[in-house]
This record gives sequence, structure tokens and C-alpha cells, in this order.
Amino acid sequence: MNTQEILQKHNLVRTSCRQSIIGVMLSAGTAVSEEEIKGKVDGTYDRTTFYRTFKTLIGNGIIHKIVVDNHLVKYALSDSGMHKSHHVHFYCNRCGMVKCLVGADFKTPDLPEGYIEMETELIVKGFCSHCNLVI
Amino acid sequence: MNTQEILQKHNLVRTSCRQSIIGVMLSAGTAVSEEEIKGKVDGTYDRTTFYRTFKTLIGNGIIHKIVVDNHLVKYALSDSGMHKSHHVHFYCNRCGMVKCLVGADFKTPDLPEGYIEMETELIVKGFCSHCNLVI
DNA sequence: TTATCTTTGCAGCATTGTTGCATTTGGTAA
DNA sequence: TTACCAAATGCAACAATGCTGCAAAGATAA
Repeated sequence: MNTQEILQKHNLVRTSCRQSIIGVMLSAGTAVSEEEIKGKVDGTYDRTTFYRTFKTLIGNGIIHKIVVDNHLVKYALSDSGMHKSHHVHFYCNRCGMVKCLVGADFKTPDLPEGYIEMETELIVKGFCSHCNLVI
Repeated sequence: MNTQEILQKHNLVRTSCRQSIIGVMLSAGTAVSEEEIKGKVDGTYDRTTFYRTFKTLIGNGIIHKIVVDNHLVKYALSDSGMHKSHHVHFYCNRCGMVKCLVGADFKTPDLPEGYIEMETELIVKGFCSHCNLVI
């Protein structure tokens, strides 16, 4: 599915900003930060526009946001399937790469009496295969 | 273990700010935000002092930080035992309560070839027992 | 009590994110 | 194609979280 089809499917206006951002994400294999997107996009957009675009794309389930350690924020395309309640991400402590582990799943631990689970996020930190070799 | 003993054990100067913050955490059953701490502490401290104190206490393994959805930051006393690599927290979507699930554990999903796990954080979002009844 | 080292308060700055308002752009109907 | 309207964008201002440098205040040891 290409950029235009994605936007059309969600009844979103096909603006250049949205098309550029989705384009960058389609070609990136991993999650990308605002900074990385800014560098790869042709044309300059206001920071506000970026944030509003992210919000729109997140709201439509096209992308999702991953936050590592409070201040590293990355965005990645969502699996075009159904809405999943278990999200698994990997963060490389050395190169900062963030990757969605789409096939991975886990069993939620038992919660205290009366607690209800709605959505669960798992973030695994360590070394990716590349950094693992380099060290 | 009381406030003074905790600070002494880590060779930290027993300042009023540190004692107040640990005191609040000892009496709170759940994780607390900077705002909540500010409200419960007697005496006023500069924001910088809070952040530096948090950093010191985190660095000594006395407390840990939990970040939910990028902008909700809470702090909680750490289990006085050994350093754990699996952290499980619960966040209530309704009242915003954050609780450490100390006994809970889970099996990390399989990672891609060559990836190494070092630390893993799991955050379960849903309704706590109280909000579950109220609705 | 004094000397020394640590902590604190203040000012200023960075990053991530939001809101309001005027302007521009995309999609559509004539 | 042109004109129009709703949606998107840019700009300015602001909020929350967090950091750094420096001077003042506090804690500890002698």
C-alpha cells in the first residue's frame, strides 16, 4: 500500500506534509524520531505541523508513538491489521534504534483483585544484532 | 526501615528535602508525581532541587521513575532487594494511579537473531479496582 | 566552633508538546 | 477551469519536564 492509498483509506486530505512523513516511514525499517523525519523529508514544515500530523496519523491508527526513558520519542507505522492491545518494542542501548516486534507476544502477569487490563506495552532494552557484534 | 536509615545506608547527607520526599513515598501506597510530592511535603523546594534529589535517589537505587504515555511522570520507592531487570507497572486510565506490581513477572518474548535483552519494562493500562466499581 | 564539602535556590536554557488565529492549500461543485 | 469552503499550515505564545552554572546556605567532621 502506498502513501496516497493509505491517506485515502482513512479519508484524510492528501497534503504534502502527510505524504512526506508517511513516505519516510514506509522506507524506514525502524521507528524514526522527529529529528530523523525532519532530515529525510524534502521541504520544511513547522514543528507544530509535524505534531499535528503525528496526532492525526496516530488518531487514525496509521502510525503509533513509542517513548523510551521519558525523552526519546519515535514514531512507526502501525500494523495495518486490527488494533492490538499488546505492543512490544525493542530499544538498543547503544545506537538508540527502536524497532516494533510485531510477531512477538507475551502473557500479562496476574493483576491485583478487581483490576482490569485494557492495553499493555512492553519495552525491551538491550543491544541490537549490529551493536552486539561491534562491541 | 525509616527515612534516616535509608539515607544513612547509602551514605547520603540527610537533608530536609531528601527526608521529606522519602517520607512522602513511604506513606504513599502508590507512585507519586512531582505535583503530589510538592503538595504533601512541608516546606517548599525549588523544582531544580526536586529533580536533583530524584536523580540522586534514583542513582542510589532508592526510588525509580515510571513514565506513562510520555508526559505523566511518577516516582516510587524501589524494592529494597536486588536490582531487578523486569519492571511491571499498572496505570489506571481513569484516576491516573500508578502502582508497582512487585510480585508480578512475565516471560520476555523471543527477540530477533542476535538481539540481547538487558532490561525490560512492562506497563499495563486499564482500570484499578476502585475505578472498576465506580463505573 | 570552625572549616570543608555538599546541597540548595535562582536564572537561564533545551526539548516535547499544545492552543489561538490568520493564511494557504486541497477537494469539490458550478 | 474557476470559485469556494473546509481543512491544513505557519507563526507566536505558552506549558511541562528536565538540565547546567554559579553563588548562598546547610551538613558533617575535626
